[in-house]
Amino acid sequence: MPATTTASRPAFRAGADVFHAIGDPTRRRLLDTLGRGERAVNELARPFAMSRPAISQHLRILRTAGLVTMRRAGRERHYRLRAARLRQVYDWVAHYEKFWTTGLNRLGEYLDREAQKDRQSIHKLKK
Amino acid sequence: MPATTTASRPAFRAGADVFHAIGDPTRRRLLDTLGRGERAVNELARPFAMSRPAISQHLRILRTAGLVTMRRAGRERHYRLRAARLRQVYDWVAHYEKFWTTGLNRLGEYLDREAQKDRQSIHKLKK
DNA sequence: TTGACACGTAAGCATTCGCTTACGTATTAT
DNA sequence: ATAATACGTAAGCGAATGCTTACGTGTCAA
Repeated sequence: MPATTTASRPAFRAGADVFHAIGDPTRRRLLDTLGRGERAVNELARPFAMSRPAISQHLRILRTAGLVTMRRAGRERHYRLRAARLRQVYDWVAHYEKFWTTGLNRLGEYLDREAQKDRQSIHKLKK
Repeated sequence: MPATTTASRPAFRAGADVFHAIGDPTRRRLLDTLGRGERAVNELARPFAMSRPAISQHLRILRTAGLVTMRRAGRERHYRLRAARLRQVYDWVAHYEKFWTTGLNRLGEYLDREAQKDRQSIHKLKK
């Protein structure tokens, strides 16, 4: 048995997951704002109906996800978008683009039935 | 005090949020599989190292998010992707595409400073 | 130096999440 | 009819989430 590691369980560790980070609407708004340029924390927090520490915590999640970087400027901390990290999201969802651009919902039904026929003929040979 | 309504709080209600739904890696894998055609629940659950009810629960979340539809076929339930619901994700993230396609990270810095100068000149007029 | 800012972090708390096991229901096979 | 299959759902549980208030640190202003 290993001594220190594998204590009980890592459980989940949603550390640097970009998909998880953008799952929260507040964090998406923050990214949207940062898309228009660098911002200090107070500027970011102002439009929100929640405390400033709450925003700081959201910013930390965005930082650990690599979606923003921070730069100290006097007593302010300026956050900047690091949009390249969003590319994995773009790449993932772009796979599905064809489904709605080519009106594939109907065609998809046809493909579905074909695939199902194949699987049926493998499983058994009904009737 | 109102009697039945506004009991304590709606709290959050992450009901039909597509961004939240795709935040979980299991659900993303499910969508990926469904992208290749309609599937019954057991087929979907097989590759996963978790119980079948767990998959059912994920499928319910995908259903309430409108990302999949269900069709009864005998004693099976066939799930089908509804990719159009992913369009909002695509649209959102596509806004950021320019940041990495045009190598805008450096240009962004320039824009950031301009924006900040503007805001400074509004706030006060430093020094 | 003393105080006012601009933040981050810690602690606490209610809620949500993701999973398990147990069970109920509808359909197919024997 | 009886059993097996294919599911959904409920209950329970530990962990994670999102927020709050309280507090600590570094920077600027008076």
